Amino acid sequence: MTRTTLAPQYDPSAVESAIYARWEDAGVFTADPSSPAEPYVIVIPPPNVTDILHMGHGLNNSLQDVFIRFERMRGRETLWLPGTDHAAIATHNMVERQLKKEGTTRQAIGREAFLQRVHAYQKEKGGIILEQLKGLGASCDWTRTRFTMDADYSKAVRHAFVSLYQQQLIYRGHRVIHWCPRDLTSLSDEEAEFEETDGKLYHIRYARVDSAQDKEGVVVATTRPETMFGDVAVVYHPADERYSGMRGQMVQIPLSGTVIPVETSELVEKDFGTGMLKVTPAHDAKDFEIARSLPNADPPVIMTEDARMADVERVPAELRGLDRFAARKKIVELLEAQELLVKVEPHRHAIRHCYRCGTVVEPRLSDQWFVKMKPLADKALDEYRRGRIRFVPDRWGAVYENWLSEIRDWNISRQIWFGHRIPAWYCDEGHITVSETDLTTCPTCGKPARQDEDVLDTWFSSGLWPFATLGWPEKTADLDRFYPGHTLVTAPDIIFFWVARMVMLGYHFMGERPFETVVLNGIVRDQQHRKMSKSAGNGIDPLEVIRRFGADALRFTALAAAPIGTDIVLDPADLETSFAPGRNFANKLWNAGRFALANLPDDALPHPTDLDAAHFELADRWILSRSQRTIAAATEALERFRVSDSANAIYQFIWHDLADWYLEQAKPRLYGSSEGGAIARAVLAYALETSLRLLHPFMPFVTEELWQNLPRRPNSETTLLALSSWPEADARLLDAEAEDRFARVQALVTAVRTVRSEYGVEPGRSIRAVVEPASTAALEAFNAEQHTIERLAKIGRLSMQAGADGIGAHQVLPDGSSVFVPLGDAIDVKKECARLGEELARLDQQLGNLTATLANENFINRAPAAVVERVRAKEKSWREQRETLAGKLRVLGCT
RNA sequence: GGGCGAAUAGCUCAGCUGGUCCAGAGCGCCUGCCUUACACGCAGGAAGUCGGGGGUUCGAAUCCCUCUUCGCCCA
Repeated sequence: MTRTTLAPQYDPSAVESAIYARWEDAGVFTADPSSPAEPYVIVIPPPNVTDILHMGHGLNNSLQDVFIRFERMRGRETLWLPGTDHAAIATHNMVERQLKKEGTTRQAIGREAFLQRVHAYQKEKGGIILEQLKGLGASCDWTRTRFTMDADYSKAVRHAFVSLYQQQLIYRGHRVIHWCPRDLTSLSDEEAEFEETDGKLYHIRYARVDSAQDKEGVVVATTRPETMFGDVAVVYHPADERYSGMRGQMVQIPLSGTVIPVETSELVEKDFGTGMLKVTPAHDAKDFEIARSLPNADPPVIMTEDARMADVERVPAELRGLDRFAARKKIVELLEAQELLVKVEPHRHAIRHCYRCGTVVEPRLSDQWFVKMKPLADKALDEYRRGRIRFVPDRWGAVYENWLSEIRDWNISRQIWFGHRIPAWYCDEGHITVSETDLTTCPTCGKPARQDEDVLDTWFSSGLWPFATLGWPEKTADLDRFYPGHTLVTAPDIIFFWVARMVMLGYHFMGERPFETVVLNGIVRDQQHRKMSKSAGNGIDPLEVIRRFGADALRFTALAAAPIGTDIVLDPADLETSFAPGRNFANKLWNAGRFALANLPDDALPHPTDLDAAHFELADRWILSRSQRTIAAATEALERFRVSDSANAIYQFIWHDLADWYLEQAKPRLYGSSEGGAIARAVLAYALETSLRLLHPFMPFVTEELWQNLPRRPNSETTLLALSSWPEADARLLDAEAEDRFARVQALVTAVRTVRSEYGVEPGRSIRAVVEPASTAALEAFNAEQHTIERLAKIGRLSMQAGADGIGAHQVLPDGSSVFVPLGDAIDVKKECARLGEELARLDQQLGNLTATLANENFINRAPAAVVERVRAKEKSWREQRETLAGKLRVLGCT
């Protein structure tokens, strides 16, 4: 016995990095496209390149690693492709902030210098998160790490753009888009998030010009008075009788005096405000729609890019340069002074905000590039409805379906400098050329061409992630072998940002789905159920958790606590308690393993199916059977993506079956050279080895460390657990009878322990117990395990006889067997009577229910026969229990 | 305004196609133990009108309706 050098307490920090290095050195994570094995592919949701690991990543990547390690052990050729995203706007903002601190701006230093700064910033901060993922144990194929700004990837992005343009699925459009006045860029619909806001509805009088005596004019209601200088008309619904006949009259915009016509439009909501709507086509998407049917020229933009009132003729001089909100205030004052403000009502409405910086979005008319979504979305919808894309939990499919059904064209140009520059060139003649290669002259007219200044939405490039990472559009071996992928694990909040777009672009460019199952993980929250975030100060640093408790502790805690789709709650103020489940379990396994290894020989041990079953003890048969049940349950749960169920089944087996019962049962045989030692060692080795295999995807480090110390079998497949095989349930080792009998043994031991505890019998003191088995099966079980029972319950002598009675403590087991522990003076007869009486009453009540059920003809006739049979059997056993109990009460003289 | 989800032990959650569920786990709590694998432990224990009401059914924590509270998404 040489392996006693393992420390009594598992110290993850001492082993984790060395083990990870061994996996890497052995190429465990590297996928081989020439392998004959069936591939299994996950692409990582690429974190922002400058991000650092938080608990959300911790949970998300732990899940991916479980699936990957599980399938790797099952023999699939696994590829977990890692990488990062350039997160254009976020990175752009970070660098702009740096520049501001230095007292300069990107405009001042120019595009070239700015991009150099971006690259320097990314070089400094970039990729840290991938290193951190290694600390988590992530078995990504690091030889295939991708970044969305890599040269190859950028070529793929350009190719995608050009193809879509040629297929007329990308076009340039002049329309109102969401504009962030802080980030100075346009945003997609998804990036402009609605937020309920308390605002006001201003009723403003527009005077009529053709009748100076008409003091009334028309009253329009608006939430945004500051846009009125951009009005091109006021409109009412043609069926609105309040205004009938007013069409064609002219009114004056207050304060500026600009004259505009009264028009009608079907798009006006009669019931909103006064029913008279001011139309500002350049600053409101709906107004833009309305204005399309009006005979107007170019709608005026009356704000600067940073949302100040513009220096244009339409805006009164005193307001020019004012921020839109300051302008609103000032305008309201001026209107009041001129008695043009009829009334102000409180008004709650949803306003769009920039998802990056929270600034209120300013709708703005401009030229942008759009993706025509309908054809792409129809395909993605269709395939989903045909069951080719599956969500877990499936209710998230509704979100996907809903978004795709109501899709609008996607604005993909961003007015920032960092990102994939739009491959479109313009010349003075107005020609537009979209090209995969850079141009200097216009191919149409030969005049100088200049490239579009804008870059593409980052989600456009990440939508290509499942195939652009594999070399697309080149026909690479990887692409051929590893597309389509299989599982995607991500958070539900990016189902349409990312998931749906990958599906659309995957089908479009590859003709095949990018993955078959989308697993949605929950959100990590604190105890007040707030989403964890650095800015809220309630985050948990996974690296600190790993440093203090180990990666396995973090992983197991998160995996066992979070069924797929359920949020996980952790207390950032008490990491010790939060991660206790994982840490304690790692230590438990470590010690069970340590004990086992100290008692196992160095040489190979036979597999249980090669042993002579005649020499098995009940406990051997039991733990072998329990192993098979656990293998089946853990496997099935993982196949159904029920990760926490799988984790908990394995936990139950290792802690409560193997450690609590089997190890304790087997100790005498393991110590020294007693007779059954060889059997017990072989069984123990098998159970431990099975445990390590099952637990490895969840706790890769501690299992691998123990595996390294296991005795080798002659046919041992590999020295690394990470490369060994997932166990398969072996029906030959299933043994329902052994499970039934061992359960009786457990019940008996527990009953005696309860008596000991209740009567305060000193732990060391040996007592006597008399048991009366209720059946032959019980008798055989107790006989077979007599020594086990005596040892585990600390019984000096267990006698088995009928009619054991007298003054003592009594217990009745679920199978009707009874236990009598003579404790002489220690026994409080009254207390015993009370306890047994309570139990009798409870049984009587339950028996009553069962009897009533069985007396019900409808039940007998309509319930399945098996159910009726079960209830009958249960009734019988309860009745037996009841009789035993009643007898005990008589013996004790209770009345 | 529309949709989705949640409400089960002090806390966090399981409980999948209604019947071995006389409702489970982890943490916390109480009692006793440093029993030579583990005090990050062992043994024992207390603790739930399964949010309220109604319905379907032989039978409901589980299905339906409704109400209340909370969360998320979409417009």
